[in-house]
Formats: sequence, C-alpha cells, structure tokens
Amino acid sequence: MITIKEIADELGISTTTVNNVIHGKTKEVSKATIEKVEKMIAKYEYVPNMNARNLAQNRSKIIAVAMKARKDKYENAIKDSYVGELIGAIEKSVRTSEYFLMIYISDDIGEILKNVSTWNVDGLILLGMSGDDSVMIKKKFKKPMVFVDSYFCQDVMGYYNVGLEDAKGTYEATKYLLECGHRKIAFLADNCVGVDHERFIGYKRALQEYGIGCREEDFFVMMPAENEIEACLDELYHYSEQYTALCCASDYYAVMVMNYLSDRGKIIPDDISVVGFDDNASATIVRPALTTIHQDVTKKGEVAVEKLLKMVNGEELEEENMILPVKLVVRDSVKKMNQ
Amino acid sequence: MITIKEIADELGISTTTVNNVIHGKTKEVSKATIEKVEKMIAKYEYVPNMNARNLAQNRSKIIAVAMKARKDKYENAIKDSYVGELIGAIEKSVRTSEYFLMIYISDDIGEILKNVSTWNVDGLILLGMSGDDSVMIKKKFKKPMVFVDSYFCQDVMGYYNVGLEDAKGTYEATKYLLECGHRKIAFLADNCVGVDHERFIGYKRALQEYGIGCREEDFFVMMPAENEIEACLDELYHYSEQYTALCCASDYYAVMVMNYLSDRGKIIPDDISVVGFDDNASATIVRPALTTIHQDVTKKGEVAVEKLLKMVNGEELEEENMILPVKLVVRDSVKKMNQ
DNA sequence: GATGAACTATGATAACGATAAAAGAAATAG
DNA sequence: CTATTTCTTTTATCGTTATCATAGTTCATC
Repeated sequence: MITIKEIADELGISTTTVNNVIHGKTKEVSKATIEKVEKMIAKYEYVPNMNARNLAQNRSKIIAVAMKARKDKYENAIKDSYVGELIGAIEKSVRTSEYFLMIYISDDIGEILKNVSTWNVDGLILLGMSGDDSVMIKKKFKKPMVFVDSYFCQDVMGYYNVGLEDAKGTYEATKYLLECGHRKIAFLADNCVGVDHERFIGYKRALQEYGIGCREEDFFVMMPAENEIEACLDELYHYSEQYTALCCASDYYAVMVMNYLSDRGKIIPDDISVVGFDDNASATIVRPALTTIHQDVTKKGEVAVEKLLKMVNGEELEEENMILPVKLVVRDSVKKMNQ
Repeated sequence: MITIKEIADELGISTTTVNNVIHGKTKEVSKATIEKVEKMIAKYEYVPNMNARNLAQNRSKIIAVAMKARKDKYENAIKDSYVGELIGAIEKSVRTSEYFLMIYISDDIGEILKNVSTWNVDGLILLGMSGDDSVMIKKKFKKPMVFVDSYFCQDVMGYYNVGLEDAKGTYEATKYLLECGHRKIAFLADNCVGVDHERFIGYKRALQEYGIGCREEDFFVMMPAENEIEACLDELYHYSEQYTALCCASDYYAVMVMNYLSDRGKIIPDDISVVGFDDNASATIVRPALTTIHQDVTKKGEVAVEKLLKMVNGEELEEENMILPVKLVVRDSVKKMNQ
C-alpha cells in the first residue's frame, strides 16, 4: 500500500504535485511530471486511503441504508423478499456511482444514528419509517436523506420521500374483488402503521364505495404480531366460511395464507380468493399464480439513490416527493363469482 | 459533531486523558476526571470519527463481502434468493459484532480488490470464487479472508473455506430418484465450474453407482448462459419424453422448470419428477412442494463471519475448513415409480 | 529594455480527528 | 528521601487535502 508521500519522495517532488496529478489537475502540472507520476501510480498500484481522504475532506463517500427492524422478526432482514429486492436495487445503484453502501439494521434508532454519525455518512436512505422515529432522525441528522416507504405526520414533512400509491393499490385490488362479485372480504396486514395502514385505507375506501364496510363488523382484519402468525393463520382458517376473498397487504402474506389454507383442503380460488401486493417472485411461483398489485422495486431503489446523490452533490431537487405507480396484475387466484 | 479536542479544551485537560476515558483505561485516569469527561460525552453525544480513528490505527473496522457477478445476470444480485439470504446472514452476524459491512459486487475482480484496498478493509468474505480469481486475490490481498462456496485448485489452498457437501447433496438427491425407480434423469445447472460442477459430480456418481451414466449419452445436461434460460427451458420441454426426472443444481432452476413444464401441460411429478438444491423459500411455496437438498444458509453466513473475525483478531484457527452438512428433504415433487 | 501583471510549475506547511509513545508532575509508599 | 505508583501532558504520526507562498516564464506597456 504505497502512499502519496512515498511516491513524492521517490520522484523527489512534493506531495502537492502528486496529489494534483491524482486529481487530474493537468493545468497545474507539467506533462513530464504527470507522466512520471502516472508511471509510479501504475507501477505500485496506488489507491487512495479513503480514511485519510475522508478525514481531510470531512465526508465519507458512504451512503447508508437504514432500516428499523424488530430483532426477533427481522433477524435476517434481507432474507425477506421485498426488503432484499429493495436493498439489492439500492446496492446496485450505489455501486454504479462513486459511493459505497453501508447497511444499518437495528431495532434501535439511536444506534442507527450513532453509526451514521461515527462514519460521517454523506447521505441516508431510510426504509419504512414512521412517526416518532422520523422526528428523532430529522432532529439529529442534518445531511441529505431520502425516506422510502415512509408515512409520517405533517410536522416532519419537507424531506424527499419515495413512495408508492399504496392506498390506490389496495383500492384497485379490493375493487377488482368486488367487481368479481365478492362481498365478504377480509384484510391481512403486518401492522397498523405506515405502509400497511395506508393499504388498509385503500381497502376500506373500496368497500365503502360499494356501500359495505361502513360498519366495523364488516372488516375482518388480521395483524400478526411477532410469532403470532401461526395463530393468525389458524384464526383465518377457522373463520374462513365468513368471507370469500382475502386482500393481503403483501405477497408474503398472500402466499403464506394461500398455502396454509390449501394445505388444509380449501380450494384457491374456488373456496377463497386471494389478492396480494408487491408482485414479487413468489407471486408467479405459487399456484394458482397470484393476482396482485405490481410495484417496481428496482425503480424505487434507483430513484431513492438518484435523488439522494443529487442532494449530496448540492443540487436542488425540483419536486419534493416521488410517488410511483402501481398496477393490478390479474392472474389466477381470484374467482369470478358472477360468471 | 464534537471532537476529543473540543472536549479536552472545554475541560481544560489534554486529549490523551479524554481518549483514555473513551477507551475505558480507568487505571490511568482519576475518578473525578472520568466523571467530568463522561458527562461531556453524554452531553454532547460524542461519537468517534471512524475515519480519523481508522487512519491512526491503520485499520477500518470494515468487513467486506465480495462477489463476482456477470453484469447482465446479477444486475440486482441480492434479489437472488440464495445470495440475498446468504448476504443477509452475513449482515446479521457482522451487525452483532463491532464491525461494519460493505458489499462489493462486480464482474471485475480488479475493481473489487481496489475497493478492498482503498477502504483498507480488515477482512474479506468471498462468495463463489474459483480458479484464476482466487489466485489473483490471494496474491494481492494479504489480510484475513474466508472463502464461501468456492472451489479452486490445490495451489491456492490454505485459506479458510466455508462450504457444503455439494457433491453429497446431488448424490443423495439422485440416489433418491433412482430408488424411486427413475432411470432417465436429466441434470440442470447454471454453469460448469465451482459449486455447480461439484453438484454435477455427485449426480454423476450416483448414476454410475447404479450402473448407468457410464456413457456420455446418458447425461442430459443443461447450462444456461445469460439470456438463454428461455431457450434452455424450451429444449428441456422439447426433450421431456426422454427422461422421467430432473435433478437441479438449485431450487431457483427447479422451481422455474417446474412451472414452465406444468404451465405447458406436464404434470409434476407424474410426468416429470423434480428435485432441487438449497431448500429456499420457494421450495415450500411451489406446488407440488419441492423435494430438495436442504442447506443451512444462516449457519454458513455465521460461520464465515465468526471465523473471519477470529482471524482479524489474531486468533489461530484450529481447522482449515468447514464443510456444512446437507440433508434430503422429501416433499411432493418426485413420483415413486415402483409403487 | 525596465516594470510589473499574468501564467506556469512547484513546494512548504498546517489542517482533519484520533492515537501512541514518551516524558513529566504529583501523590503515596517504603 | 529515594522509589514507585498514579495521573496528566507533550508531541509526533497516520495519509490526504487545501492554502499560501515562491520561483521562473512570458508578454504587453510605457
């Protein structure tokens, strides 16, 4: 690992000159010197020491993706198909820039902020934040950041947000079920905040538009907490006579419930229809193939990185948010009752 | 972002003393001073500047996972279920240590090495390396590293390797097919080196043990190159009368081919039986559920990180390699011909 | 052809924040 | 009153960058 100083000494010139060559300041250095230095650089395979460079420049060339995750549930967060796909898309976009990616997953926002600060990261991408957490982050992190899949109250607005037409997605999905003649439609989500809550709203709106679901009893909402998924699926099976269709806030749940029910003798979609959300790999793997709401995860990651890097480079962003479109993809998991 | 110097100045003491407190050298500092300094640290939420610390200590606290990937194919490498799961497991293990993870994915080993060097990473986990690449890496990277899923020639041995009973896996899978009465068994893999080659060997050995497969014509081997997967599946479909079972080097292919064939009218497993390898999420999602070879990906990641960190901390490793066991998991994708 | 402005090419030096080695005080012990 | 322990400071260093300074040229201008 040769250093600038060593190159300078060997050539009997100053570090400033070597440094100028490294930074392509050709106007300041004579052609002869440039050549000499470049030969040295090639010969000894000089690479800059990032720690030194970052220290001197008070930056880090690091972009971080941070995600809050319950310790028990997201032990291996990236394993989750959607999270993996999104982080993968972010990784890919960062990879093609001159920046490097660090991943911080923790159930403790304080810890995430500490890491961000200790590494002096240049920009931050936050996944699935809501309310309190984003208030704290906004207070403590003063550099560019982009929120992805985050919903929070008005007072923390003003940051760039990459999101999805979440409510529209479940609205379309539920409407499709209704159009197919379904009237008893259950809803299955992970929790009652953020993206899931938004998706619940869409489901609710579609029902209300059809004149049902004005009363609480019309909803059959499941929100599995940690380790309660099995119990939840069991309950869903137990009450499966009470609905003909199931609207899920993710393909993850949709596929899980499909297999759970069909392994217990229910025919999908004849006994129970299912729609998902995300359109991830499992949607096309499962049989019947899952009717679901498609979102472009790759695009989401790309947009997040692109906007963040713009901000990092001091550019002004035109818009404040990017809401990506969703689209219903009809496959085979919904029965048409009216045909 | 307060610094040690600022704390020292505000308290009218030296940076060394502050630094000693930060490093818990309680023997060198009086209780009174410790208390003063700790109060400051808490008040201003001091966090060390990693760039400065690493520069001074000539290390980085960074562990890198590096993976060579064809640009076209692994655009989003982490999206791949197995890779995602493995990187996720590594991320989790690194997260619980005092180190940080950086991910380098490139089709160019030189670029990976440049990144490793510029960041002065303390340890390196290499995924799926073979032959030439590992020679180059060994020559240029002089710090601790662990190879995962890598097969290479004798002269680059001597590094810690976390692997799998790959050959045994396909051997067991193929033997199971043979025991079920199958005699015409095709093999499907990604390429002909590394893990896939090893898995091919196991398949071959089982066949030969049954007195078949001594002639080349007995093999029906597919190795899809980039973008040729569709053509490959088509060929597989076209010749599907010639075999009764298919041994796949990954669940990824197994599930893909199952759906491809069944969407074209083939009944799995009655017309064609399929076994996979990995036992990832899709194996239980697909119907019929996939009979496959199970491997413990989480364990693999954990072992890789654990061994690497031991080396980074200067400990000697007892063994040179860790070959994790595999296990046949029988589900519903294989027909018993003899019953 | 002297004067100085404008370049060109280079060097000296002080940061950046943390650490480590060595040395200096102060307090306690024998 | 020296010897040892406890506490603290001085100073150099890590590799890179940025500011400022210094020669040496070129060239237009009076």
